[in-house]
Amino acid sequence: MKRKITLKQIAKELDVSISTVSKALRNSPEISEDTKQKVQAFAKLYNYRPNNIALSLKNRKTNTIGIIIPEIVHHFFSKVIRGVELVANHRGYNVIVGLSNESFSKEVINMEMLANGSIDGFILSISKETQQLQDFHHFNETMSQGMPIVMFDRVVSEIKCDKVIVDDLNGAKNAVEKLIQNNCKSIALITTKDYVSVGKLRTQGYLEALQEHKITPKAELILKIDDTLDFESHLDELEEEIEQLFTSNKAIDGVFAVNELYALSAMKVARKLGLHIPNDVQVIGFTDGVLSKHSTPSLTTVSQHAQLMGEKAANLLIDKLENEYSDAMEEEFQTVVIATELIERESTK
Amino acid sequence: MKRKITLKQIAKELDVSISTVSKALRNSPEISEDTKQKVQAFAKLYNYRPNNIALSLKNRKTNTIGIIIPEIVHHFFSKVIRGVELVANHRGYNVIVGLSNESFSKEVINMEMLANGSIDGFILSISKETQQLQDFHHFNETMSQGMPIVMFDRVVSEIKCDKVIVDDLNGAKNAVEKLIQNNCKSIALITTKDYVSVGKLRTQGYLEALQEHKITPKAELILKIDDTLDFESHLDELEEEIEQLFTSNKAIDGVFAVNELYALSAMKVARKLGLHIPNDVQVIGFTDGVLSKHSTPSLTTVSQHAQLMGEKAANLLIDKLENEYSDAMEEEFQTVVIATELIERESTK
DNA sequence: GAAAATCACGAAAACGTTTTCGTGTTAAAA
DNA sequence: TTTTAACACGAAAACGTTTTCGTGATTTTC
Repeated sequence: MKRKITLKQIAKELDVSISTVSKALRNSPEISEDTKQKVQAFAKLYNYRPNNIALSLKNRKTNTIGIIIPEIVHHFFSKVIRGVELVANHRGYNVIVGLSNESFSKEVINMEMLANGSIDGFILSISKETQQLQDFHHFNETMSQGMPIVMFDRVVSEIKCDKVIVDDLNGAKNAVEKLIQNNCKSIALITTKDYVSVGKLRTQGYLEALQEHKITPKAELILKIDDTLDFESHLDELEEEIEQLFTSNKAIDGVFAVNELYALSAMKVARKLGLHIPNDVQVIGFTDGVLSKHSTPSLTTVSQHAQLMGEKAANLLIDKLENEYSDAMEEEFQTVVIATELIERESTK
Repeated sequence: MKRKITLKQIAKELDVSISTVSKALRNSPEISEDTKQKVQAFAKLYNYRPNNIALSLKNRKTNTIGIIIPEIVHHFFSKVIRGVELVANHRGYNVIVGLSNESFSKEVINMEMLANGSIDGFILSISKETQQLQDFHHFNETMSQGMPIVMFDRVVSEIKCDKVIVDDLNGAKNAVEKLIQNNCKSIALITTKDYVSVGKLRTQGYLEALQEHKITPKAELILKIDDTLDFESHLDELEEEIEQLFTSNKAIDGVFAVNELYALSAMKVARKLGLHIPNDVQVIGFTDGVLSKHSTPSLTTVSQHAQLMGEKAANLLIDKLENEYSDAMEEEFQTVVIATELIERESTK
């Protein structure tokens, strides 16, 4: 089991100094052609590659970016990662992944673990618990040490940093307008409780769409789910709540749900109640998920362009990392808004 | 923008040597209580944390493991990552992710990028292209440099290393036996072409189950899909092929598919042809995906315990990394086989 | 043939740690 | 009082690079 070869070993073997080897490999004009040839041939033979860790220490730059997300088994987040990885790889960076699992403390620990030299900057989406606690000290501390952060999707206005967000409000608004255009008269909203910024904005979009079309929103048509529960394992409760919504509001002919699972459950319940989709009830969801595409009927949905978000976030971060002069200048932070796209499928007319 | 504080700065500030600071912080008995107190207080005040990169260089150990997978937007792989991350985090390791995107060259490049000191070992699943090309030199090179590899799911017998695999054969066999017990007389198989080991084994399980129940396999009941095509964007062709299968074999009353999408497509086609599931046709898929659970009818499926695979792989790798004596001993490699589990849902009786 | 310029290379510092070994000072033992 | 032991700390090496600067040898210039 031979270790990787180092400059020192090459130097010893060829009876020159370490500096000479280093320079020869980097084609420095200081070194004679003869020596270069000799060194390069030897290096090639032994498959020499500079040690990344040593380089990182020397250059105080790791060429690695850290991404912290609440959950990886989730289409939206894994697509974002794909986007980040694509750009990062292309620009010579590696990606190190930390999962907060929606927990504040894991988010903090993960960030501290990576902030001690392992990475050059963060891309992250805030955990639900952090959003509830409103404790953002770890972001400020990280940034005060000169480590840039790019937040995506679940961002927080209290922190000044680059951000990539989805146009949740208009995405929701467009979706609801689509339902209105399709002649829905009584449109229900299935959303989350208010502390998640994303749910709030989508709810707002729903309300604005109604108002602009002179429709008075009715409280009884709005179902707010407590999404601290893991509904993957409490599907029954979710469906019961939705059934309640339908049975006490027989006029419902359109549903806008702020995520894929709520929309799917709504379709399931509606069918169970003998309602045809889309003839009796039209449904629109929100997400990039795989369920929408493969459900029957397939679900009309608001695409968030998750991969694009990841790409944007990565580019923002790397731009910042590679703009040396930026520390002299006063910091300027951008917020990139990604437009949504309504993907029409079978659940709407 | 203040940089992170270093030992050197603390030493200067407190007018002691770097060694003293280092020892004081690690509570060495060499240092007097007074000095320890002083140093530790100062370090706490300035939130000192040792630089990971410097530690990695010194210890020749990064405490980071690299995971290379063909695709991240995929429930199976993201669950594996979750398992790896869980264990890694718990044992003090970080996880760096590389995507091969099913390409041989990206797999090689990614591995080379990480093998130069960035990580201590690999967990990986081979890309389709690598499996086709049968070119495994990069694995051997990596291992010959003393960097351990753990392969999972898509493994290759030519390489001697630790492996974590699913019991594909018995998983498939049990699934098909379930169909037989449920009185299916004419069971179709939807599988992939042979170069992917996984598809091969599942096909073999199907055949064994039939043979053990004295049923003669019929070639016309076996549909082999060329999965180099990306069927997410060629769903129509897939469905056409399946429809062909059904219409030319009217007797089909059971379908075993080697993945989720094939199974779902089979259900869709069956319904389109007026067949009821599970009364006319029973369907079983293979995977841990989210589609199976939320489809209507929900799909009976062979669970691979992806997260468990990730956990096992991580533990195997870290065990190897932390067993110093192992380089003295002759290498012993394990292959851990994860039992599958048949999750019965609505698509079977 | 002497001065100047060019060439080809090596020594050493730096990045931030940990650890071994040495050393001066004080306290205990003879 | 001298020898020895314990104590508290510092110097330096090491991990693997890159880069600045210095220097001896050769070549050019006048």
